[in-house]
Amino acid sequence: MPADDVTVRRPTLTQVAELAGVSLKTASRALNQEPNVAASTGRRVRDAADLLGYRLNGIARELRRGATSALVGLVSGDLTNPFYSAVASGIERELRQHGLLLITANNDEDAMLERSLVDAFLERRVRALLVVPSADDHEYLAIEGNRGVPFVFLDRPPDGLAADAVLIDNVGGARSAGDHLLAAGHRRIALVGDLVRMAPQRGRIDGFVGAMRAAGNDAWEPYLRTDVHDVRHAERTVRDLLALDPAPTAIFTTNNRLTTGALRAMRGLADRPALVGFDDFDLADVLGTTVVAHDMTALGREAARLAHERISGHSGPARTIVISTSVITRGSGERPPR
Amino acid sequence: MPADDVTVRRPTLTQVAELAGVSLKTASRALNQEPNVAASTGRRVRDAADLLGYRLNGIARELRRGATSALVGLVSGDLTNPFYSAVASGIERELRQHGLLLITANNDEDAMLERSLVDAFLERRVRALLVVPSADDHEYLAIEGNRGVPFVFLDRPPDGLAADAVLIDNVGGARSAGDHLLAAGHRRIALVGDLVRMAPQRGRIDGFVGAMRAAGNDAWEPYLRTDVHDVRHAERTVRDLLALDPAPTAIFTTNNRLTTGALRAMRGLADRPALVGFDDFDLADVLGTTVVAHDMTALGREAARLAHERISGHSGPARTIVISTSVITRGSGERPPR
DNA sequence: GTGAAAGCGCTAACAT
DNA sequence: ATGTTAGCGCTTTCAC
Repeated sequence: MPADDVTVRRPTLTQVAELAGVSLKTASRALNQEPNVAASTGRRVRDAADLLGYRLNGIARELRRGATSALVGLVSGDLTNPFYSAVASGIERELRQHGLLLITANNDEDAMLERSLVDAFLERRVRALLVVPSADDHEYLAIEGNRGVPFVFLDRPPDGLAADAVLIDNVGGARSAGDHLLAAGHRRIALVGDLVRMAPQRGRIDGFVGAMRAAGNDAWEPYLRTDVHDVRHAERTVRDLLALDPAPTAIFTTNNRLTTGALRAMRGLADRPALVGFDDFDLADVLGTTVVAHDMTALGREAARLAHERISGHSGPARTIVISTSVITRGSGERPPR
Repeated sequence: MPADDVTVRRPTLTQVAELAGVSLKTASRALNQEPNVAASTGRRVRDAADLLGYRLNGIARELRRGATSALVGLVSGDLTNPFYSAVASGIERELRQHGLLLITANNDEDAMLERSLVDAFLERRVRALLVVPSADDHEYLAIEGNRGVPFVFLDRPPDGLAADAVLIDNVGGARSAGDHLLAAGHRRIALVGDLVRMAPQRGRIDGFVGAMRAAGNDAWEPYLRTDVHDVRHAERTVRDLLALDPAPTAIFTTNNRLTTGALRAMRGLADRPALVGFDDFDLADVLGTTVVAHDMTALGREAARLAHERISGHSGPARTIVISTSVITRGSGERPPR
């Protein structure tokens, strides 16, 4: 009688074969639904496997099949940010269709950490690597790309190598935000932006400035605030903006975190400035917040699709998919200048 | 001159050893920082590895070391639900401290899919399996538990086997929500609940009913609505409740989705009923929504900690950690009955 | 329809 | 301090 607390070693295919009275290879064939197995033999093997509680060792299989796994890696920012979690969800759903699994890791917006996570994933022999990069320079990935590991960049274009990418129409989205506020009659429009070193932020600033220039408006210039990186900082920045004389009559926040900060700053205010935020968010409808929306889940899904095509052998030049944006009107962006 | 589009096969340790002019094992020792390697030899091996672009094959290592990976699996609901993404974030952060990676999969709240995902993870030889189970019966996991794969249940207790678990104080949290509304003078209090088959929901209903009973109040009874499973349905349910005569003067929603639905239903209403929601959420402060809060990231972190302890060899009876709750007062729960 | 032998890339055990 | 041998559990030849 075996002791209860002893960890039992997993049965191997060899043991299944022995119990079934067949050779190793026949057992393998039977369990993998390969042809050329007699029905009765197959039955016997499966019974033996069930009896032993056999489970295929994926690691051994992968080693034998060429040391490449069924894993796809995602390196991104913190999943508590709804943007990243929506992207991850879209990726996972798509991969699952193809029998692939998603490994996630948070780069904590640290370039060094990001590199070591990428290394860890490559050691695991991921089939593809999806990155929402924090680092600016991606050249170190170039060697890997040639070794058959496809890369897909999400939200930020690759710098220093040619790779597939799925981006958001940042310039267009920000331009339409600017146009929307201009159309409501605003001139003194503030922009609250995140770190300028991130490409999407630069695109959003460019789009906004483009709209202003095209309308011959330069009253926004004193109200440009960039490198605002968290909710608290955004709240403070918006408070400061509203204390100016003259104060801006409208605010454009360039991502969901900054929009949250602006909403906190404006909470309970008697006459609030107009507000348009980049990125849609939960409860924006209840709050009546006008946003530049885009399909974040689709961003993930498309990235996973590109990766899967590469895994399936597609070769060809790097492709870029651009996710479109649209202004969703909910009231905050339509308030007239006071 | 090699063709550009040919996928180059990854160099192996043998090739590194050859180039460095040492034996396989010495190369292995050098790259793994093992003792007993001359400084100059180590240097030569590392140079050779760099030159070839060598990267350890984790699959081969894992097979050799006992067919067990550095992966921990999480099976949960959709990551677009902030509850699951906060949990996943907490897990990933904790695992990373110990060199473990997180694989995630969405069970789509489908028991069959959940089982097949668990199978897939076990084939990958995950070191531990974290589950926010959709299925009610977890007995099929019992065999695996004895094979040395630790399980940790999150948010829902294991049924049919003994396993570690991290739960929320559902009964206590819901009781305090009930007490809070009673203290504000409410008697006709509605409860909008999710699927009763899920244990946390039963706990929340029990806690709420307990508070009502203790106060000798039975005016809530006509306003109990359960098995409300999505935002739209919650919105409709709250609308219907408010159309009753007499209408409830307060509403308790038992999770974040249902709270969202209630907020949508109450949007723009002249005199809104009091509202307390289970689960805190982003922008609840801006919306002034009183909630029963708990630390979701901590839930994930604690689960990962338990898993890591088991992986490190801890044996002993199954443990249960309970995450405490607290009422965060923001206005909606303090509105008096009209 | 079935089986025997080889080997994926690495590390553990045992020399030297 | 370094090298040799064996083998993790599976799939892939190739033979019968």
